[in-house]
Amino acid sequence: MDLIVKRPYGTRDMVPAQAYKWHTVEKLAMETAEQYGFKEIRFPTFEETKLFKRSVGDATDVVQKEMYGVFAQSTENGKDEDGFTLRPEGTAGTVRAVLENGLLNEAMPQKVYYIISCFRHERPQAGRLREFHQFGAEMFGSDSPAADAELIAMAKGFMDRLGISGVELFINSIGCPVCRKQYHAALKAYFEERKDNLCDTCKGRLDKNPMRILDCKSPVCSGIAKDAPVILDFLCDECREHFEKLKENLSVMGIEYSVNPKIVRGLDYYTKTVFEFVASDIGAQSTICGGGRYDGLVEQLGGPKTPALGFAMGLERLIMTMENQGCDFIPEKKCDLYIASMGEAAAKKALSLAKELRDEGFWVEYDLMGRGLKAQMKYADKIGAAFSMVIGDNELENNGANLKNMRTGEQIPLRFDDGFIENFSNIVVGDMFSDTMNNI
RNA sequence: GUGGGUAUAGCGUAGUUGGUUAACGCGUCAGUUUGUGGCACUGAAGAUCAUCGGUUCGAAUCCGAUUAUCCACCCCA
Repeated sequence: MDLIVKRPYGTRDMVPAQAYKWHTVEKLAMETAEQYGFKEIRFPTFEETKLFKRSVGDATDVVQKEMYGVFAQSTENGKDEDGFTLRPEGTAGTVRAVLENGLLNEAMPQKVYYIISCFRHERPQAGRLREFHQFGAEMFGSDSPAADAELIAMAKGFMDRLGISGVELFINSIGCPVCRKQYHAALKAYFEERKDNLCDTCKGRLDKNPMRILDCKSPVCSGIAKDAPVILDFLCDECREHFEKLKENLSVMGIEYSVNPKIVRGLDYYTKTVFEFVASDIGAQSTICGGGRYDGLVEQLGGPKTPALGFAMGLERLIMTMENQGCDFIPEKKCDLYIASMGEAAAKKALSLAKELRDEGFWVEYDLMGRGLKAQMKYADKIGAAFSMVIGDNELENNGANLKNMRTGEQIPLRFDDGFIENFSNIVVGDMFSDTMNNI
């Protein structure tokens, strides 16, 4: 095929055979979020670039090299120096929208969730796309470790509902600005002594963000990092207590976790708790959920000092995991009735019957291809119609037709008179019931 | 930004040391006589073998470049 345009690199088309899987995930995400009292929030796909620089962090990779589609703002309101950017994540936009709409004046905690697409200009690979989708949740107002635990529980509960297993939860605390500063100093001193052996990127990290070196995959660096000072030893009393309480709460809820001091997160706004859920079977990009607390961000964006926290899940990675593990998706709905017709008068009858039944909420189809009876029946089978009905001269004359159960082959006479809808729906709904009973 | 791999109908693949009409499965469409799908059978449509250039009497096959795409690094969901 020689199309004049192909889809942009790193994007995916969601064809019907794939889209129904997304419906499952989206539906269960919404249901789960609502069980925990989260309400959906929607916000623009693009924001002023400044928002991401201020929140995600000027020095992060996401802002420095992955900002996708930065484009000029029209000059009408004069704030044009940074233009707009397609959102690389959801927290920044959520916080902005929550503040701008005064949601923090409502009952606390304020809990919102979203299902969005995000954009990052990276080289695509397994589990990483330039346009990808997230299910995220954010909570504002609570500084209690119970909130951290609740959020983690919700993420876990959601994955359980999807039928995903074998996902490991790692937690860590990266402290507050006060204790982190001390830790940074100690860490820097440690790496400074061993500077010559570090890889080139890590040498650069030494000044900007020494914690990143802990995360380095290079065997040499990770060897050095193994004996580096651990953040948990530097936490101030408040941060330490917060972390201890979180662990207690997780244990009470029966959620298994490992403390992993190397979890750092690449976004600047995190404080105290950070966590990741990691899958083992979807390739190198295995973090399917990441999140943490960001107690300073609301204030940093011009709002009142408000503790907050959240997580985001990668929907593509989630679905990939489900596929690998053979998890069930909610099956696609099937056509309730296919009306096959022979002759022009019968075709008209099909039209009016279909209209009546569709008004009652049924999925009804009839021939649009000018096919013969046999071909119409074949089509009915292909689309998975539960019932079919043939209308020809005889049926018109008798004012009734046989309703054929495509699964059993059974044919039931049905009249086109006043009781038509009611009789039809009794048969069809009854069959749907017995079908589900059979499956159980 | 840095590596490595791949490129043949809508999808999945075969194509032997270069040799003439590029094969197969799935899918699509139409038939297998008279008003009924699934199974089987028959047939049809559908590919300038990613593109451009080179080697050769001859290239899907060898070489080069380009493009696309995949995986990995980096980073993250």
